Amino acid sequence: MDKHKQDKTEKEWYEFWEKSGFFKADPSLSKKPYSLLMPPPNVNGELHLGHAMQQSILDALARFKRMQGYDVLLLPGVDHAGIIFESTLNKQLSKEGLSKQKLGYEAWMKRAWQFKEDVYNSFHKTWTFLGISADWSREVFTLEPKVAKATFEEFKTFWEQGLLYKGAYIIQWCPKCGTAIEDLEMEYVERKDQLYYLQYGPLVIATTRPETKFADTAVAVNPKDKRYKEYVGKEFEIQTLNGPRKMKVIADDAIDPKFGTGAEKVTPGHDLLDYEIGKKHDLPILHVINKEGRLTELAGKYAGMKVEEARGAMLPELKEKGILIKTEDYTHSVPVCERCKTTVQPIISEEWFVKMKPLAEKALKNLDKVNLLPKNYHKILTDWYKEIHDWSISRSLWWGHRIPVWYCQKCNPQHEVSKDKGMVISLEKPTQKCLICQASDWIQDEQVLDTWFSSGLWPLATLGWPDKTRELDRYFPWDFELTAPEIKYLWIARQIMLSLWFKGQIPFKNMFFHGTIRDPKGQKFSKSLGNGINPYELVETWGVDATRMALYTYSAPGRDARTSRRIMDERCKNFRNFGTKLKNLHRFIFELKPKDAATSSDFSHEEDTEIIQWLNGLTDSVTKNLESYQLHLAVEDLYDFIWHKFADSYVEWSKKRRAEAQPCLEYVYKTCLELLHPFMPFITEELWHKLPHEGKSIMVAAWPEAGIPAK
RNA sequence: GGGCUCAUGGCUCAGUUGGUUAGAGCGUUGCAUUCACAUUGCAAAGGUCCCAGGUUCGAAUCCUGGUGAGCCCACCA
Repeated sequence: MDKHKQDKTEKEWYEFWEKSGFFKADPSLSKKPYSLLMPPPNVNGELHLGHAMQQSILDALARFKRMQGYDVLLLPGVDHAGIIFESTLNKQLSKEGLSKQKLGYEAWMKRAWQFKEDVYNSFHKTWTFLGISADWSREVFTLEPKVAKATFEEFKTFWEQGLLYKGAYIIQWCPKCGTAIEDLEMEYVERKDQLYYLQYGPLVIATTRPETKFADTAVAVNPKDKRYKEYVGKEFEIQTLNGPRKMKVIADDAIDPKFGTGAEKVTPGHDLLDYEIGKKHDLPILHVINKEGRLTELAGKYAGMKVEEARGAMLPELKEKGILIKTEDYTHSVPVCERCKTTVQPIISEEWFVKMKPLAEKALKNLDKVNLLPKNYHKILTDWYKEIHDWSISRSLWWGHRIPVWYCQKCNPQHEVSKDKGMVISLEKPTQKCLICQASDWIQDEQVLDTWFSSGLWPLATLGWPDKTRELDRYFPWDFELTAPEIKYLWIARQIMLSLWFKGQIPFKNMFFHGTIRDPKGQKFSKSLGNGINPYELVETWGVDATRMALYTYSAPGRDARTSRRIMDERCKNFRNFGTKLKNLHRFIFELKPKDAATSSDFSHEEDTEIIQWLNGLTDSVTKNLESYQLHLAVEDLYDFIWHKFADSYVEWSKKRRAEAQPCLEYVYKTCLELLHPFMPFITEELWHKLPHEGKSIMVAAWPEAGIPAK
C-alpha cells in the first residue's frame, strides 16, 4: 500500500462520481427503473437539519437501488415558494431602505432572480457536501418554462372542465404580504384580548372586534333561544358612531346561545361565519377594512387607521355614547399568516378558485394504491379529502406563474370571467382578435398562481408532462417520494389528486412521511427561536458520513425526534469513531497482512462459518430494512455487526490463526463496506479503492447477497 | 370541539407478525493498555417497559378506561 498517496477529499470523490456519470439516470432498456423524487426545498434561506435528513434518506435509497442494478433516477429541484420568497426578499430590501413599490416590477424581478440564484448556489453547495447522488442534468426549478407549460395545461383543463371560477368571495387576507392566503397557510396564536359588550337596539351583543361594527348588517340569535324569540324578524334602530341605523334581528342555527349574550352582530364582509349567515339571509355586504388592513371611509373619522389602532381609538366614543356596556378579559386564538405572523383579515376579494370535490372523490377511490408510511396517514388524508373545500389559487404577488388569462380591454374592462366575455386563456399574449368586439388589446390578469398549484404537478411536470415523454413513460409513477408531515395537505394530498385527475395514475407508489426534528422541549427548530442546528457545522466537525449516520438514527417514519446540538454532537461523534474503526480494520487486515497469508479458503473453520453466518444475517436484514425504508434499523444492524461481531469478536479470534483467516477477513470486510456504502458513501469509497476490487467505484459495485462466498 | 401520535434504565432512542434472563449509544463505576484502534478493549451498576382493568398458556407488544406530552384539523364571534 502506497502510504504517500494522498487520499482524495470528499469534494474530489464527489467530482469523480459526477464526472463518471454515476448520478445520471440511464434509460437503457436492460435495466429496471427505480425513481425517487426530491421534494423541492423553498428558495429561501438555508437548508436545515430536516432537509439534510430528508435528502440523506433519498440518497441512501438511490445508492442502494443503483447497486442492486436498477436504473435509478433521483430527480432534484427547487421550489419558487411565492409568499415566503417575497416576504424574505422584501424584508431584505427594507433593510436597504428599498421596497417592492420603490423598485417597480422590472427592477424587483431582477433582484428576485438574483436572490434566487444566490440561494440556489448555497443549496448546491449543501447537496454536494452531503454527497447527494441526484441527476443534476435533470434538475427542475418550478418557475422554468417546462413547469409553466404543465401549469398552463392544468389551468386550461380545469377551465374547460368547468372547475375553475373567479369571483368576489370572503377570503383570508394577509395585509402585510398583500395577498389572499388559504386556511392551510394560516396558524393560530393565543392572545389576550377584551370581549366588548355593545348595545344593539334592545339587545346586547359580545364581540372582540368592535371596529367591524361599521360593516354590520344584522343582529343574529339562535332560533331556539327563548330569550330572544320575540325579537326575531323585527327591525330596530341601533345607535352607531355614524348616527342611528336600522337593523334586523335574524335567527340562525350557527349562533351559539352560550357565547356572550347569545346575540351576535353579523358582519358578512369581515367574518367567514357571518358571510355564510349573510348569504342565507340575503344580507348586504359592507366593507370597513381594506387590503392594507386599514379602515375604509365607512368608518368616518376612524378611516385610514389600522384595525387595532382604530379599536383603541373608538372605545371612548363608544363608552360616551352608551354603546359600550362593559368589557371582559378574553383569551382566544387569533389567525395569523404562517409566513409573516400578521393578523389575517377576512375580507371580500376577487379571487380564482378550483372546485375540488370531483378531484377529491377520485383520490378517495384510489388512495389505497399509495403505500403511505406510516400507514395511519391513510386515515389522515381520507378525512381531509372527505371535507375538502374549494382551492383558492390566486395570489396577489409578483413571484410566481402569472394567471394565464387575458382580458379584452375594450369590451371587458372589468375583467369579468365567463365564456361569453372578451377573455382568452393563453400562456403568451394572444395574437388573435377578441371574438366579442374584434379588438386586439389584451391585458393579462395581474395575479399569480398559488405556489402549490405548480408544486402539485411536481411528479408530472418534472418528467415533461403534458408532453408524452420517454421519461414519463419510464419513471412515472415514482417509486419513492418523501416529505415533512406539515405539508401533507398542501402538497401530498394535492399531488395525488392532480396526478389522478390529469394522468389517471397515482403519482408515487411509496410515500414516506419522516418525523420532525425538534429541540429538547419539543419545539420546532426555527430561525426566530434561534434554536436551529446548522448541518454545515456538524459536517465540519464530524464529517459527512458521521453526520448522515446520526440523521439516519432519527429517520423512523412518522417519528418526531428531540435533539440538541449536544445530542447531535454525541451521536455524530459516535459515528465518527465508527469511521475510525473502519479505517483501523482496514489497517489491520490489509496493511498488516501477514506475508504467508492464505490466498484462498473454503471458510470451513468454525469461526469462519460463524462470522459468515452472521454476515449473511446482516446482508438480509440491511436489504430488507432498506426495502421497507427502515433506515434506522439498517444502520443499527451495521453498527452492531461491524463493531461488535466483526471487530470485537471475529478479528480477535483471528489473531491466533491470522494467516489462515485472511481470505475470510477480506471477504467480510469488503462486504461490510458495500452494505455500508448507501449510508456512508465517502469513507466506504475511499477504503474500497484501497482493496483489491473490480470496477471503477463502490457506487457501481453489485449489492451483496447472502451466501457462501466463492472460493 | 374532533382526530392522530407518543409514554421503555440519568439522557436520546430501538424493539418486526404477542414467546426464553427487555436492547443500543451517550453518561456513570471498576479494570486493562508497548496488541489494527485511547476516536480503544473487558466488565459492572442502572428498567414493576406511565397507571388500572381485560384477552391469552404467555403482553413493552392486542383491547378498554385513565393520566401526561406533542402534533394536526374546525367558521371559537
